[in-house]
Amino acid sequence: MSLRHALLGLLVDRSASGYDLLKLFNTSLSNVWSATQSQIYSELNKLADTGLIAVTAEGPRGRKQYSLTDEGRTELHRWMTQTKPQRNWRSEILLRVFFLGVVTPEEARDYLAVLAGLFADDAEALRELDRTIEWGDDDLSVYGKIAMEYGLRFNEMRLRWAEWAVEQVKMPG
Amino acid sequence: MSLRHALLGLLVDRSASGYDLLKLFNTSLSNVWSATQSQIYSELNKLADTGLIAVTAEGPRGRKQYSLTDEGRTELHRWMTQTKPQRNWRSEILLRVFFLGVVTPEEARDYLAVLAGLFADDAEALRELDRTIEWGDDDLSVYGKIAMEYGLRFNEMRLRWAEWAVEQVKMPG
DNA sequence: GTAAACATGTAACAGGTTACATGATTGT
DNA sequence: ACAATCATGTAACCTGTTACATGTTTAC
Repeated sequence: MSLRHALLGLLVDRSASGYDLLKLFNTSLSNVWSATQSQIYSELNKLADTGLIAVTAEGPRGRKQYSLTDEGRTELHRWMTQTKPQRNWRSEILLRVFFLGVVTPEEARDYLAVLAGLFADDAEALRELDRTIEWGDDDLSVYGKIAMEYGLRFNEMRLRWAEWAVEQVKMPG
Repeated sequence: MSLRHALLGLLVDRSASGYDLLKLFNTSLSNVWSATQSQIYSELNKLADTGLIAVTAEGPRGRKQYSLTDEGRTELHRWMTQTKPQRNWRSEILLRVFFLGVVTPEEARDYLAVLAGLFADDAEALRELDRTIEWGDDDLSVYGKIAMEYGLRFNEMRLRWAEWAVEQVKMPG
């Protein structure tokens, strides 16, 4: 049910159309949650049906501008404070590590080296994003910086792990 | 499609029934991939239909013992070496961090403190698991240790981040 | 005898992806 | 005029969860 709450959360400090929200998912939220166009439009209709959001303006090309209702704000607060966050217990990357015994040591090493490269790219992209954001003193900046710090530490950790892991694979001979 | 490959991977070094595989998901793979009973049984039937695995023995209570076929082994190798690992771009925990501005600073601090507690528990549980596993020199041990090291570093990083994050939330007054 | 563990299967539903489909408006 | 962008919607399909349903074997 997180998509629904992600939409409510984005509508807290602005009203927006489905199209606007899609862009927010691809920018602000891209490192945190993803959603497809079709998913967003159908979820917005459901949220409007249940009264958590409402169409408060219409624009050209059938554009519908949505705003959060009081019920929506209440629901978002309830979700934030009274429900447990769900952990991710699925990592395809680690699943593959588990099965590296089925490929040759050369292939296993290659895999870990490729991972190191991916993680290095991610780390650099996030550092670049961090540089371009103009952080202020508002809530969004405070919590945005906390989320950013997680990303930076996570990428750093993954990169060091992958570099270490490559060294652990003994080549035959 | 990772569930299918997780099943193939588990069948590489042993033949097993759906029931056995369910237990493996809840033990060896519990930190890497999860699957429900209903998912496992139906996926096994699909895999048998397409010839990637085969029933090689039957036991009491309708037990069906599955083994990997040559086609299955080939498919597993193809997946390991010729397909890109998919990254997780969804973290409910971070999504909530993004929206902490909608709750009070007290509630935000509580949330981050609760996270720190969860991460500390996870870290301790994983260290305990690491202690109880008897690592050898075989492939499964080598790659199992690499996966374990990821988990240990990950939990350590998350815990330190959460502790740091609590300190970042300024209480009013 | 009976409880726990073994063992499999199916149905309903929720969440997510890809592809198709359509059209209006803006900028050059 | 034409391309890019804005803007929404739907259908088919896949993956995953929860719940229901059934029956056997083993250990005490």
